[in-house]
Amino acid sequence: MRIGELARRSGVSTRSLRHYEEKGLLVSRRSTNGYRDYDETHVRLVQEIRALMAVGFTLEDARPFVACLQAGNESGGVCPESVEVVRRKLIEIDTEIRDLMARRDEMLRRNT
Amino acid sequence: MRIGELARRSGVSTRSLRHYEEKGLLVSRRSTNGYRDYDETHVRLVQEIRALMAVGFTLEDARPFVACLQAGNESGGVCPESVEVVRRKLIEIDTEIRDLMARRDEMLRRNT
DNA sequence: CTTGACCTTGACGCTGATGTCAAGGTTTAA
DNA sequence: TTAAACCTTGACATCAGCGTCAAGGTCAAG
Repeated sequence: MRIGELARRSGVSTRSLRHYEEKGLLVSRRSTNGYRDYDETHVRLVQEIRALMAVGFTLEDARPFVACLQAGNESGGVCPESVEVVRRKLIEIDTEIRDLMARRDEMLRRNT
Repeated sequence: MRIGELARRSGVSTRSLRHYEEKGLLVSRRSTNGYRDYDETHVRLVQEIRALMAVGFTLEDARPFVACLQAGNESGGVCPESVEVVRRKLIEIDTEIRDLMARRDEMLRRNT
């Protein structure tokens, strides 16, 4: 399928798909006319990327997950690199939550 | 005092001070040679701005606080506009905390 | 007179992910 | 055959808060 269809089926813009390719995620074949040519596995990859971004991962964070899927694994999260990213992200999130709660308290204190 | 001293005394870069001025916070007088000329009240204003930024406010958010102080109030937070900003910010923070916790849960769920 | 430490404005760079033009080539259907 | 709907690369714009050069003016001390 071409980029427009992949965009429709995965719910992202064509611009984003090209961006993912530019960043080295989502490599594509090319048709003879130069158009990008995708298949079902790409739909899966894009969904993985978007799912990760939805929970706060960056594109860089998504890289090992994509690689993991392309290596033939059922889930992108089973590879050690992915696990490591998740662990790091959890720490980041917890830190951020604590920061926010501290700010909240600080703000309430100022207000009284 | 000139910008360098204000920077030292308030712990921010001269670049930041000029930036605050460019954004309409922290208006300064000028000496005959064109140098910015600050006094003690400016030290207080910059400290207010930094304190607000430290708890997550943007420069825009800080605007009503600065205005409030310049209007002669002891605290920048007593004016209704400032109170409104604080209320909005608290809601933002709570929302973000909930988002992060949801992401955290989602992430843990993916991992099992 | 000169050095050095100040100061000025202006403007580009950065981070991340994407929007949005521009200026074209391709394909499909009427 | 021509319009519509695709596709291509390239590159600038956005948001925030600065960092960091550039190219120059000012001023006090030696």
